[in-house]
Amino acid sequence: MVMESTAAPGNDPRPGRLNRRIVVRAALELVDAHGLEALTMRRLGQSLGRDPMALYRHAASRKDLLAGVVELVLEELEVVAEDAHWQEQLRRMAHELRRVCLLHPNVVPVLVTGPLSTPLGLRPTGTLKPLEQILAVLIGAGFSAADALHVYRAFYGFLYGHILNELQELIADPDENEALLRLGLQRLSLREFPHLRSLAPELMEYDGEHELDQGIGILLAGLGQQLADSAAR
Amino acid sequence: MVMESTAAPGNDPRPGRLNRRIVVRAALELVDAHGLEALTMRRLGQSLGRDPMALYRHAASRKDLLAGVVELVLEELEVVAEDAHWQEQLRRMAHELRRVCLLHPNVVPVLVTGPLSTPLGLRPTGTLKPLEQILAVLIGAGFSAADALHVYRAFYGFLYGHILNELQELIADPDENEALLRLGLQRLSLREFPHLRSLAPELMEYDGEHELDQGIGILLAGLGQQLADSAAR
DNA sequence: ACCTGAACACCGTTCAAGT
DNA sequence: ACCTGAACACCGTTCAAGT
Repeated sequence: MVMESTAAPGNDPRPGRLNRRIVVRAALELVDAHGLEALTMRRLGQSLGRDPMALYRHAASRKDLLAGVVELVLEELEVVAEDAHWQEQLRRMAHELRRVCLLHPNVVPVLVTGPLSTPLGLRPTGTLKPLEQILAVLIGAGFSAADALHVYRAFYGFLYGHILNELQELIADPDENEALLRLGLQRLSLREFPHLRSLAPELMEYDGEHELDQGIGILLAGLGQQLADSAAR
Repeated sequence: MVMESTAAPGNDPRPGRLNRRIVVRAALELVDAHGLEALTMRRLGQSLGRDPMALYRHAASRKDLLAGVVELVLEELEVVAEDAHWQEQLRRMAHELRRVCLLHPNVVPVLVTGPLSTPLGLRPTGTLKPLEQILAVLIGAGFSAADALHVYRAFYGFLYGHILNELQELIADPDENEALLRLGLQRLSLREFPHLRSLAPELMEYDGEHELDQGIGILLAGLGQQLADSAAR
């Protein structure tokens, strides 16, 4: 592995005084620029012009640092206006999360798997903010607390899944993509993968924003319908 | 970190001859038992009674090993019968993937983020098998190739998202859970998290299987409806 | 030709020694 | 009391030296 130059270009390599915010922000920049693996205490220390050990004053561990990075990314979410129908508000929230995730694709793996097995109550407040926000919208729209929770789960489940899907289909170099795809698909045996092999043209065009919008629309319509039914019963 | 005993209990620590299958299976056992971080070349070599370097004969790298582990887990998927309605077949596939993921929760993070930015055509055939299978069901049910791909994406998106959600709510010790949850929620400020704080009782009971079934039902109904509409137009 | 294991270039984190 | 950096206990992987 090749070592990068001492500091990220355009960044003061030696800010006057360190605090958690500065450290976490530098960590995010490292991850954005060079991937999750590049985030090591040593490299981060180097990019801040400090002894790596100095970082432990502002983050308990590498894991804690990653949790901070996730929180920082979620802070970039713009709050959607409250004047629309609840379905429209949720739809906008979905697009907003998608937008932020596409800005920080390297963070997404920790964003979606990060809090695994961390009890909900103990998660950083930054990651609970979106949950509270959605609950507010739904309860404000007349849902019971229990129903709001159901809608939240289905909504966020679909949203996370879509983002993972989209990132998987996102290729660094779109020019290379077509050739690579065709080559890759041809490698597959026609007997075992007849349908997949025939899908090359369709796989080429993927409109993540549209796909997300469609899916959310279907889901919200179905959820609204189901809840209306159960209310009428 | 404490070192485990030389071999996993009940496992022959020194199989006669190594091959990829044996190596990958041992890797899966290590991950199941002790988590992803426990999968190191050195520990795996130790659990097989071999020099760690011997593993490189059967796996190109640790990453390759993890890809093999994911493939192995997906091989545990039982193929669903082909005699039901396509929606029912997809529903069963969803439950089947959920079942296997819950058997190997430690593998799920690599399962869902593993192929990130690996072009679809270059992924291991084991991970493409479920995709081909779903396409077969949908095209067999009369969908066009393009529509089948849309349904697949929405379906798998939701499915992955649900599984991640469920694993996040799954707590190791359910007895401790309630106390921890209440404690955690009380930590939150009432001003910032009024709705979340009031949801403690609802958060306690989570039926992942039912939740998945509901979500899949809504999604499939919506997808079927949408596609019927577009066919009629 | 194959296999082994020493060695390299890293890790996160602890903790004793300095100020 | 605070900060530093040497040291510990690991990593994945390369490659020269053995058989």
